[in-house]
Amino acid sequence: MAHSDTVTRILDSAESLFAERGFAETSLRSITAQAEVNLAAVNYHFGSKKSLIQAVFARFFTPFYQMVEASLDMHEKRHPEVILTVEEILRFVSRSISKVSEGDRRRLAIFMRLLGLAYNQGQGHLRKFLQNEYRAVSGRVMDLIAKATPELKDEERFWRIHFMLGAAAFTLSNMEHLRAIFEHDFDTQCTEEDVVAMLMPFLGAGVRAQSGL
Amino acid sequence: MAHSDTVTRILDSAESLFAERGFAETSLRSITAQAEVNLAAVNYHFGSKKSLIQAVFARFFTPFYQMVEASLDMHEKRHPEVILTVEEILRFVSRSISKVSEGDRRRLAIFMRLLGLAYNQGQGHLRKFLQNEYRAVSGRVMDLIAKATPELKDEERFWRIHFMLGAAAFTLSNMEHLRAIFEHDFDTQCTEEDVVAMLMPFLGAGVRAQSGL
DNA sequence: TGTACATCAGTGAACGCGCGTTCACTGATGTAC
DNA sequence: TGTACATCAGTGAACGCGCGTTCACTGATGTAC
Repeated sequence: MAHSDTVTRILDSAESLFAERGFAETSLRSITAQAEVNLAAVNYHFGSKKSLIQAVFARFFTPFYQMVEASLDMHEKRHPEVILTVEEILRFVSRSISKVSEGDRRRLAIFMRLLGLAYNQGQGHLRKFLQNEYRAVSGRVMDLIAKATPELKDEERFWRIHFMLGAAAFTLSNMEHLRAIFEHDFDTQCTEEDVVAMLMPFLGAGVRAQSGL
Repeated sequence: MAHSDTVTRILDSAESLFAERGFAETSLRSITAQAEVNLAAVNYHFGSKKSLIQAVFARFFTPFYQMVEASLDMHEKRHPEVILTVEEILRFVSRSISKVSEGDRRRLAIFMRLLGLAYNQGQGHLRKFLQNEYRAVSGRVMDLIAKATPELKDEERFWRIHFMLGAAAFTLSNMEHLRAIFEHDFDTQCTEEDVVAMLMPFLGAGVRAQSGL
């Protein structure tokens, strides 16, 4: 698929509208209206709404995962045999998200909101798509976390990784709403970076907690 | 609204279908078909789909919050001045959920899945509904958590409470899916109670982590 | 250089479908006199 | 006790609407000879 201007405009609009309202609640008509392209262009370029959703994801995740791969490669080359802590691993991941968002504050929020939606809306095809496309990289991150937490049984580590994923996806995908509540309650500003900085030690401590079994 | 058999049947079907597929993806036709009642009965009894969603929530949350109130009252009467730990507070809440689900394993899963959906789907009206209806009880729980974590700044506690909420809502609302992955990966059974037992120390340790600011 | 054809991005209008909602209606039960 | 009326749960069929998708079409650009 050649990346015509129309394709990019559709992806941009779809990305922001999906993040704002969810998948089912966003119509192709609203996407094409915002993108100022013809309604039929979506099906012409992407084939279906489902494929458009996957294309929006691929545009985010492919460079993100490449960035994670690349920075892990570089680190391992420079410091072979060094075992990373969970916080360091999380920092690799979060720095890759930041880099891929290219400084665009909005894209970072969109990224996580989409991830949260993928799990919470009836989009089984998306979960499968993500799992298949990016199995290699997520497997590598899992292995690193396993090395960082040798004291955990595999079973308990599995769940704790998903607890982390949940806390992150929920927080970041509801970021705008939560920040609005926060600023109302405390009358103080609070950036996304602040929240991520607070999230890291929470996740790290949770993962290292004494076993609950 | 008199609780006729029809009303109960609609609520039962709506509850399980919403939890299974989400709100937007569940049509009134599928609800009334499963409930074996007339399509028009939903609008007759509830007025609109929106109000049906809120009624489904109210049926869950009202007894749940009453249960939390009652058990906190009882505990404070028996042990006044005792400061609860975060884990103890969480156990009060989770035991109330269990009691309200009346031993019905499915209802516990549905409960959390609905809560997750309320945050993640475009249901702003639901969040507001929940916040307004149940402000009293959630405020009381917040205060208890504040007493349990006097070392935290209010701002950081706010975020950590939402990290906990996120981890819990995400995990429990995707429980069925996550358990399927787990059983595939490890070839072992795993009950909801097991997962909740593992979640508690994760959340407790996260909340008590050293400050990230 | 000129002509014929192919390819391709994009268009405008319509399609059929499933949706939430409405409405005139039924039939059972309760109430007043 | 009998009759007239009111209330209420529930029904069947239709309404209009917005949806994703389709299709015949246009007009620009590239390619072959």
